[in-house]
Amino acid sequence: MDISVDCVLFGFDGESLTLLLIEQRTDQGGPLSEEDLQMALPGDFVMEHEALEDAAARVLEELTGLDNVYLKQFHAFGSPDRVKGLKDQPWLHTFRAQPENRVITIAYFGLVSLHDHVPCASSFAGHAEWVDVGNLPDLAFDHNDITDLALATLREQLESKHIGFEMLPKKFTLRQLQSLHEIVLDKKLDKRNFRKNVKRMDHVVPLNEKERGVLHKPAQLFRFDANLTSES
Amino acid sequence: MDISVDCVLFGFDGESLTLLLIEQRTDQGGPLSEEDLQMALPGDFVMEHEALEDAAARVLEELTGLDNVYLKQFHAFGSPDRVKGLKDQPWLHTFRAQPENRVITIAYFGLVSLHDHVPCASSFAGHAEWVDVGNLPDLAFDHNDITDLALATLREQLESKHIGFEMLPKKFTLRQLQSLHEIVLDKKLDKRNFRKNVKRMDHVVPLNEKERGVLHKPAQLFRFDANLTSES
DNA sequence: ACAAAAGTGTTGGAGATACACCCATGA
DNA sequence: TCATGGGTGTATCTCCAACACTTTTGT
Repeated sequence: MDISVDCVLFGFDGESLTLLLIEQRTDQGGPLSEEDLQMALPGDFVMEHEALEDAAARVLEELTGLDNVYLKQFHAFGSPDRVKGLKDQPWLHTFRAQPENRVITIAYFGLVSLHDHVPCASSFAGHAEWVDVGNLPDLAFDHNDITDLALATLREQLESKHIGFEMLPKKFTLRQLQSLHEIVLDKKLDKRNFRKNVKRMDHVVPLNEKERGVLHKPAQLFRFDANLTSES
Repeated sequence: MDISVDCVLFGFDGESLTLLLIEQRTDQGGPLSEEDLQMALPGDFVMEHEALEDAAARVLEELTGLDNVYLKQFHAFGSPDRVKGLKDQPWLHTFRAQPENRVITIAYFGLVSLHDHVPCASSFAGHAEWVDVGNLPDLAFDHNDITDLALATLREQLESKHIGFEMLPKKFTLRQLQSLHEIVLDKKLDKRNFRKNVKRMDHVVPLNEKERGVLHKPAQLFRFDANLTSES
């Protein structure tokens, strides 16, 4: 039995919620056909003396160059036949020493901001891609199940665990925060009520600074302070 | 690397919240000393072609004889040194073919009612025991971390996921439901407000039946219907 | 009759919802 | 001056918290 980690890395750019997928090529440099190309979540085997969360962080670092990504374990997927699907055999037999082995994977979701810098977008020359979560293709193995649960978990934890800020720039506007919530929760929110609620949260602190270079009234900037989470 | 499942089985009898621990004996039938005795969570290696949840169910069935226990995966524990502790070496070297192996464990929590029948309380002649969660001893490996997270998860999900009913008899009174909540959440609740809330829940349905054989006014009985969870 | 838990309503405050207009900036 | 999003307050309603007495049964 092999152990891997898989990462569902969510990114937000102000417009849409995307996640990072990598291409599984089995063409081996030969002619590229549709069928050779399958998308999958970034993942890798856990190394012998490596903690699970270190493995997840390593996978992301190798792929995006980022090393301070918010990462959270959310489920282990271990169906005995999760790597037995027909569609996955070519890739397994190309890249795995023991393609028949059962693989149990520990899944993490990660959150990054795509506002300023677009991290990676592909460190391996076009092999990685940000895909809108509303428009995901069929993925390798059980990766569609994994992304479904990741999304459900993200939705559940967005409000209760203050994790939304991980997908915003360090200085953000209330509009950005609100559209993030609207897109993740997939419903429209009332601007005034939303702002009323935010103002009651100690951990969203206003800066003496405004947006610049926008073609409308510049917005107040805020930052997130994790230390102020309901303390005196 | 080995893969196991561990189960944190919670039981409620109307009085206290307990969990099932097994004794790890290393005395091998010789004289029994304090140090030979350590408590641990029930767990076992996952078999080659066995689904994770099947493995968890098997562990519980072997230990309690119950086979319809509510079981939910909540976390994977995989620190590289979680089975390297000094205190755990005797047991590992007695019972494990490869005691040095790293073990990654997928943890489940389970819920049972101890009202009517007390399931097991020990199928292996005194090797299993229900222990009050407020009074847990030092456990083997990282099992204290596992029980801590299990308890935190139970608390979080008690109200949101309708899982409390798994720890009550099929027909229960509002008093039983309330004390369960009070004990799990560790706070006193107002009787009238609690009942008001319950009456708003479609999935708690009153029966045409009352408690019998109690030395006070008999209470209305209710049952839980999972199908009526906010539907028309 | 007594002990023991069941059962029941009201009030005040806090948070949620719904809703429309003026403001500051860059082009 | 215009287009664009920023920023603000009030009324209503629902939900939560606090609180005490009468009822039914078994002994």
